[in-house]
Amino acid sequence: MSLPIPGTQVRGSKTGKPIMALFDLLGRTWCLGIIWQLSLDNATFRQLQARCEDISPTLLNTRLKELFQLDLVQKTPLGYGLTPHGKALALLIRPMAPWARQWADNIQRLKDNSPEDDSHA
Amino acid sequence: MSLPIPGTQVRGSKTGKPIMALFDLLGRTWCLGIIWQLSLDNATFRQLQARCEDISPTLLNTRLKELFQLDLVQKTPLGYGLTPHGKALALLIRPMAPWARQWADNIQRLKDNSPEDDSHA
DNA sequence: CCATACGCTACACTTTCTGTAGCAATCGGC
DNA sequence: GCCGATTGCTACAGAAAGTGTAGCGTATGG
Repeated sequence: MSLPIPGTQVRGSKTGKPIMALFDLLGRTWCLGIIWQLSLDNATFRQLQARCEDISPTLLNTRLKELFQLDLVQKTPLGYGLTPHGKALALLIRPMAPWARQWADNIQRLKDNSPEDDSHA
Repeated sequence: MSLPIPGTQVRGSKTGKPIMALFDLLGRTWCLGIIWQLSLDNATFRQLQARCEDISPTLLNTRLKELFQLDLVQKTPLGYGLTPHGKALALLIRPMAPWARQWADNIQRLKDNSPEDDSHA
């Protein structure tokens, strides 16, 4: 997969608008999860692999390379970590956690109120 | 692909932590782009297809169904639009645009300072 | 009615992701 | 120095997800 470099053609934008390049990047499997985990704590390759429950090493390495090339992840003596840019992005992602909890509650409530599941006997 | 329903197993979390369910969802091709476009303006199926430059109708329909089932997108007389939940999520996504612009500038600067490209003759 | 536009599906093809195995390199411990 | 354990990472085959084009059935307007 080619890197979604702002300014070049990316998914959603032939001219590579930065927001579209970002969406292309974040829209790749595991990308958000990796940034999230690294925002919690630096990690070595195998630690990260373990924290991301089921990620394959192949893909983890691919993503790390991409994030590295786009200056969001760096290697440190303590393993992989976010760059200043990466940390700034993580700050934007963080508020999604409380939102997600509310959302989850609401979906649960919707399901409870419309019990159109298998048990309609 | 199965819906990333919070509380069920999703990518990154066997117990389905809401934030992981969200990452699973947003990590799917075009998902962020669709939410972004709908946050700008409601749109019919074909309008949305056109605005998302190269999305295939197959996938657009798949994503819309997913977003609909997860209560982020609804059908209106004016075409597809975001639900209140969807709008709240869009508000969290919006600040990514200015961040992305800065990021793009910085990547450009990095490239300019290390001209390790083909023209090293 | 006939042309047009719509929402959407079918389906064959391509690209991406997974999962397991395992290699080369490093790190103690002895 | 040598040995087992761990690390970062790659290979590769199979599975899954996404693409792209054609086109169906319905609604709308002339």
